[in-house]
Amino acid sequence: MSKAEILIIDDEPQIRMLLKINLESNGYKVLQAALGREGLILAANHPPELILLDIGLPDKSGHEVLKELRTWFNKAIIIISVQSSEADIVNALDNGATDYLTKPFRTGELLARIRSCIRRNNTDISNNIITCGNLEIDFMARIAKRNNELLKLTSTEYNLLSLFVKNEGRVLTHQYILREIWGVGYQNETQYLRVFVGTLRKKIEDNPNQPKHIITENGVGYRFN
Amino acid sequence: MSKAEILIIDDEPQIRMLLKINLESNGYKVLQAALGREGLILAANHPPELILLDIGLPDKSGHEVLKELRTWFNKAIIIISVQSSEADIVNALDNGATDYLTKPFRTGELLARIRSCIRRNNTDISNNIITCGNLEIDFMARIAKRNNELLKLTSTEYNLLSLFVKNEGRVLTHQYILREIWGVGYQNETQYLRVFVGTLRKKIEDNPNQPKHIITENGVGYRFN
DNA sequence: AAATCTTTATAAAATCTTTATGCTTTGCAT
DNA sequence: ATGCAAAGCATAAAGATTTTATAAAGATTT
Repeated sequence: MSKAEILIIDDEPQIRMLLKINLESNGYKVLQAALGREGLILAANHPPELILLDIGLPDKSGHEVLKELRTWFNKAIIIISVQSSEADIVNALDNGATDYLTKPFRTGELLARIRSCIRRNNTDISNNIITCGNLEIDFMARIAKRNNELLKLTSTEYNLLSLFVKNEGRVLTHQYILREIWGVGYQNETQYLRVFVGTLRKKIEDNPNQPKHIITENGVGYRFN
Repeated sequence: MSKAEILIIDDEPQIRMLLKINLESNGYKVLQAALGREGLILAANHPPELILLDIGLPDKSGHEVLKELRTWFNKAIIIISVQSSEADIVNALDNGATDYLTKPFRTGELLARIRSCIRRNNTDISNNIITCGNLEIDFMARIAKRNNELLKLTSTEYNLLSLFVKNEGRVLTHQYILREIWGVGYQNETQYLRVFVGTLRKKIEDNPNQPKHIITENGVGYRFN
């Protein structure tokens, strides 16, 4: 099934390895970057569900990376740092960090905070299971059901459906959807979106030729009902 | 409750007196200026809630005063002009006048327009949902409803309706609308506008032959109610 | 090797633009 | 005031253009 993706941006290989092992054994998919620049590119090309960012990076200060990410990335970013000065923490949180951990940390605590952040990614929804007609989505489990049967969705399809469901009744522009799912660099790849909307419709609509859930708003985008 | 202040800029003393008496007896506080320059200074020192500006001054300075005011003053400006100067009126509206009245005018109508303008000054434009009678527009969701039913509008139709609703009660010239919706190159394509007003009326009016929402202002443009 | 993602091509649908025609309003002469 | 010509307006419909849906082939990842 599709896994939530976590991007680690940290220059210390040991830390990355430790995190990777722990996260993967807890059902996450892990992406890694040793440098800030590398991390920014990775995130832009494939936005993860959550980012773990080391603030003490050699090439760019973590604060700069954080600021740059926050110009478009609005999911959770957890800061990891050796410094525990209050000014640093306040600075990071002011710049949009979701949470802050100081090294060394216990993996149990990290995992709990990650779960909490991912839950909070879906905060605009009262609980983490949402039902739309014959569809049901469990955001924590990353599972979608149709007429109580598990849907077999690829990771991208799930992300797309999840974005639609979170914004039910609202018109989402092509650009917005592409930025959220594929990343800032893909804002003009409208054709991707058409293909995926097509496959998603085949899986969730009773009659894909006359979609009742994913409505086309010509020249603008799509709207989910 | 403090009185709303209205600034009159008109060179004819009789008109000023007539306006002053009528406005004050209706609870407004009145400021007066006989010359454009004088009016600009008064407005700058003590911005009123609304300005009544005579555009047909002998030296044509009214247009200059309007332009200058609009560089910083964004509350209502009602133009007063003699009946014969339609070009003047269109020019004024293109330059940001809120409404216009032709001399001689009925004081009842003037007072009604003033109330409407002041009400509009105070409605929060950042409000995301605007309701106009049986119509409702949700700017965040980018949807429009009529009698609580979703309207199927093309992108241009939505943009047009949206422009009308944002400027309820205000006369919009053909040129202005075309510039806002189609862009500067289309300012003279009045026929486009007629076609689209036609389709929009079919979708939002109870009786498209006797439109109650989109009113034709002959020779000038349209007004939305 | 299988699943998934990206690209390309093409037909269908929706929308926009243009043209044509008849109707309404306005200004002017009587 | 009344009627006529001219300008402005509304509407339908045809033609042009843009946008969308879908299949399917190639590329990449797992």
